[in-house]
Amino acid sequence: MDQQINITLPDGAVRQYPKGTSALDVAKSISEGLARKVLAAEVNGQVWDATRPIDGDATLKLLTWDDSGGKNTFWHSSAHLMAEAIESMYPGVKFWVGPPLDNGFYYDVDLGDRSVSEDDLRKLEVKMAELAKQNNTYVRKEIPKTEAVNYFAEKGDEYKLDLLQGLEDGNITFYTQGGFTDLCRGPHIPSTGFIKAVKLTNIAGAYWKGDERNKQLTRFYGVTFPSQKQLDEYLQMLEEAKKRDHRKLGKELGIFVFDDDVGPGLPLWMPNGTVVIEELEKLAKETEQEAGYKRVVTPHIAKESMYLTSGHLPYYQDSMYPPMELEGVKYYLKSMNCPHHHKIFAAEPRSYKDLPLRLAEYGTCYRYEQSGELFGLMRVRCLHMNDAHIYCTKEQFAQEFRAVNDMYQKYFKIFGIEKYVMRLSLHDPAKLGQKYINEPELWLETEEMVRQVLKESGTPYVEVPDEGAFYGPKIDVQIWSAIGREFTLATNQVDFAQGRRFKLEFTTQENSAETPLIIHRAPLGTHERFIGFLLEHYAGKFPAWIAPLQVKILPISDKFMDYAKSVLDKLKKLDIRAEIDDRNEKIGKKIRDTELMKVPYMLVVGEKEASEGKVSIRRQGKGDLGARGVDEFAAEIVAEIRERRSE
RNA sequence: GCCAACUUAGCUCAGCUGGUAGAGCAUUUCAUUCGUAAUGAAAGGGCCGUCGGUUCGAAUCCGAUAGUUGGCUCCA
Repeated sequence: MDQQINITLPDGAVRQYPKGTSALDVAKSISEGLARKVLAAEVNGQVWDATRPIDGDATLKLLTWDDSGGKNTFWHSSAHLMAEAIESMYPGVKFWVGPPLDNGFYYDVDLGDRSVSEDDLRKLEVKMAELAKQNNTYVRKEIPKTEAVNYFAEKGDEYKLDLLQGLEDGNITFYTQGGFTDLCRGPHIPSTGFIKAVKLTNIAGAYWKGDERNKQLTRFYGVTFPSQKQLDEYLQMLEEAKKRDHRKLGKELGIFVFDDDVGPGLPLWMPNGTVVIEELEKLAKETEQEAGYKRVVTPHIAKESMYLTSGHLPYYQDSMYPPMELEGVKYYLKSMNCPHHHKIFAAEPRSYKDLPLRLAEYGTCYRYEQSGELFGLMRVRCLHMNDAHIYCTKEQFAQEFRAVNDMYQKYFKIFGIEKYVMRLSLHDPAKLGQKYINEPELWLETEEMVRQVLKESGTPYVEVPDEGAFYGPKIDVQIWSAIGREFTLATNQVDFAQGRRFKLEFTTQENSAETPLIIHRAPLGTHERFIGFLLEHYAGKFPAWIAPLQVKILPISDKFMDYAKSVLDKLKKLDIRAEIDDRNEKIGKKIRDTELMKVPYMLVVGEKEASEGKVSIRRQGKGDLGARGVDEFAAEIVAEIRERRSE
């Protein structure tokens, strides 16, 4: 007689099924429609094949496209399908790994001497569609390690053999669909027929195991969907994202340009971009003034000896512009401001009464990033950092670090930044003395201090090992560009190493000498990255306070030019950035062009306005708001700007 | 730096398998003086990224180089 098992569903209902029933069977028992959508299942909290027999009592959640587990399974299975197509097109190809991503999947393969073109991707798409249509089932098989080793030894796939080395005998599984078998822990969707739409997005080189000393494999990127409609929507969404790409907007709005003769990664800031820069600096200076910072200014270059003292040179020489040598002395362009600030700390005897000492500067730095790493404004070779260094005692540290954290929150609120992740970057004990200063206790101690501040302030964060700076742990604010690439927007770092290297000291209350702790912080990151981010964040529609042009006055015809000028004069006296559109164009054209330039306010002036001393207000993206007195409008926009309102 | 792709007027792009360049927008001029997302007409503007090769002939084919882009590595 069949043994019965109890299956607990998410709503708490417990149903009985014969032992060996599968999630798919359960779905079928509920409804056929549901069964058609089930991609995988969560069995006792683990994601499983929907077709895998369940042998004991279990909690069960059916996973569909709407669950991340279902999506991941779908894309992982798609990677196998792509591998099958690749193998049929390139016999003898060797495979590394093919995981799902946030938006799709990839597979790393060794094609030998062969290369791939875009055309080949189209052919692969066709092949995949054909294989998907065969609706082959994904068959799971548990096998002993020796058998697995034999299989791939015979196939001559050294990458899979390398993977097998790290696995224990007894839990090795193979998955086969159609003519393709892969070493894989699964799970997979029931069959290839679920994959209805395929798009291979690009080809890239990727170093084996992510190490540039290793051989470069070919990475195929793709994305698939359970329906053509979803693929179309996805592609549509990508097109939309491209519209808010900061590189496109930066050009359209006259924010910045690159020039071949100036050099890669060296942006030229146009007048409009410079306004944004200056507004950001104004905000930073006000905020820092209020928080007790003192401003300093330091040169863009320094002698080699300083970077030897700081310890930066051996770590970062490759990413600094090469030195210029004058009278036998080498000078480097600075790639960070810290050492200069440390020298200011060291310039005068310091007492505990002087601490915390907070030195701030919008510092210009140069970093020779590898050519392939450059990316619009997000990764450049000349950058302006919202930098400051806080020198404090151990006792003051937590409070200072918290204050910096508060400053971040203040800025996030002003800019309406909600989609970000705080990342606490820690050291890796195995790399002490190489990547990290060899101070094991100080590492643990400061990491704990930072963790406490984050916990107390209730800031959500993730901890990541082996991401710290060489001189201490740090908190990074991670954001994503329009096209989905991840960047550090801002950083807040602890430094317990450089103080000692620079022999920085202060006199304590007990009249002894002590080395201060240092906090490096850049809440607004660099102008380059921050403005790149803001362009995408606002889709080019800057709030009035930071918009390059705040008001455009649009006369109906040049008969009203004198009145337009009188309005302009009034606004200019109030430091409002305003211009007149004095072109001989119809009002509709003027409005269209001004809307496209994303100027927050348009003032239409004609006969009616001139005679009544009014302006007709049009808000960007919101249409006509009606006529108001000039002074009334001016007072309102001045308040909006002063409060840095985002609407 | 590595893998792959791209580079035609200020911008966005067209130019089939080689026969020495085209559109729209922008610009300038003229007409029009207009009421909430494109007034009309005319004109100017490009040694097709750069250098070299193949060819009677190259924007088009080949090579090199620069820049950009998608990834990898990296990111103080």
